[in-house]
Amino acid sequence: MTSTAEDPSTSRAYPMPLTRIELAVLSIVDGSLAVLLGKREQLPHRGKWALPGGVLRIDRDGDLKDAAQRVAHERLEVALPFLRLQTAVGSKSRDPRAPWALAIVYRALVPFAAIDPKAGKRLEALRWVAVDDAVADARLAFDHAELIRGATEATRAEIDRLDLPFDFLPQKFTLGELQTMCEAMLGRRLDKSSFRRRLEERELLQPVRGEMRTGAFRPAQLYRRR
Amino acid sequence: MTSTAEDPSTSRAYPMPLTRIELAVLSIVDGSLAVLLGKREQLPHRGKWALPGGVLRIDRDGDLKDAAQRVAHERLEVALPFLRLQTAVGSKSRDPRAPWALAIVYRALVPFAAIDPKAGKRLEALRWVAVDDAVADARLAFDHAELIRGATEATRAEIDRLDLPFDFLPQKFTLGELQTMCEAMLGRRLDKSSFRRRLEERELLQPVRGEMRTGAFRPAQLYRRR
DNA sequence: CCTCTTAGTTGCATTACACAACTAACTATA
DNA sequence: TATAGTTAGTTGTGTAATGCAACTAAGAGG
Repeated sequence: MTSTAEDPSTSRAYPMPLTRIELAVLSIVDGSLAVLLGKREQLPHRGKWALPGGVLRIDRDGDLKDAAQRVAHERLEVALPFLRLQTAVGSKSRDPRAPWALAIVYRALVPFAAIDPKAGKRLEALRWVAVDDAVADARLAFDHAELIRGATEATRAEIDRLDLPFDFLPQKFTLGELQTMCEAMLGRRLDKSSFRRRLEERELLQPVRGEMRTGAFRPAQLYRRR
Repeated sequence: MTSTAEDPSTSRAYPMPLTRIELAVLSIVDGSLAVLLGKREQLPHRGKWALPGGVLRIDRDGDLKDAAQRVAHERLEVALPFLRLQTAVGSKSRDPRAPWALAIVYRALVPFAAIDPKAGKRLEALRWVAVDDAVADARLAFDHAELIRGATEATRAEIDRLDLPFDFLPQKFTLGELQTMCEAMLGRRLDKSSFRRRLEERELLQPVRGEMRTGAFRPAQLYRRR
């Protein structure tokens, strides 16, 4: 048998694609689901808005999730604790910087108030854009509009089945606050009684006895994750 | 600005991971969902059973799907028309052939009778293994048991919501045949009346008027995809 | 005291589905 | 010819999940 790609001594002979990590960071901004976009400082697509991303560094990243974390630090100066793999895309022509480019896309849902991303290396500016606008914006760099569409769909599907992003919420919250947040994520209104019944059946929450949120109107029971 | 990974002239300076395609080819064999495994001819894991796969060849593959097709031809000598991206895994230590290895996993559901895979390059033999056995088999190479678990789960979820693999079925079939196939995929029995009602509501099928499957017992109406 | 607003509950209709029992059509065999 | 056996196909009933609407409760503020 001659040496082949299966042979450790020669497998590196095949050129490998430029492998990048792209981040779809979602949050609620002004009551709507929004995605964090960066304005590109460099070619290609200089001046266009795109998902923050960076090249996979096999010398520094232990695995794909590590790489996504590092990119979050470098580009946004934040940690993203709750990353989920979204998809992988790769082809000859998707990125002019390389003859063949592969992108591994992660998505994260982060509390808007809790993170304060700053434009890091190679980004001129950062901006939150409502996902519905971003998906429809043909001016986004690369195929990022389509990547955002996928990340939005997956995130909304999670909310729909009450797979809630507790890391997104404060420790204690009222059911009204939770419902309002879910409505913002889904982009539609929910029925109060159904919402509460579903939460009840799934035993996701625990009332914090004696603790209420007071304000202008009737006080509301506080809950925390069970 | 100094040259960086974002600069086309120097981006290739970063070493890239060994990028492979792995195939989770599923079918119904002896009434159960099964996955096609190959016996490895070479190190590492020589003699162990693993998903068929191969190295991404950016000089030959236009995109990831092309690569999966090529791998199917080389290893199995078949075409897999209905591939779906399953997941991506990558880390420093997952494959001893390279310091950093990335795998893009595709899944396919193929009609057992219609394809006749032959052990191609670098495979000693091929074998259909019931997915439940494969997932529980700690002797499989690499992390393939876990990859099979994911592909099985995703495939069964599709069947559960009647996202049927029509390419898997003959052009015309009876509802009984369809139900038996779904039961084999899911590994559990289904209720006849529910199954038919759900198909009816979704308007997935069309009866072929006047055409019946005759046999040992009462003739059955033939249907085709609507 | 009355109104406004949000919190929280209750009752009812609808839907989707599982479960079970039924009828129908054909073959095989006594 | 009669009947048993098997698959095809339908029907009825109960239940769980949910949407919709209306209701009561509790505070603030005039």
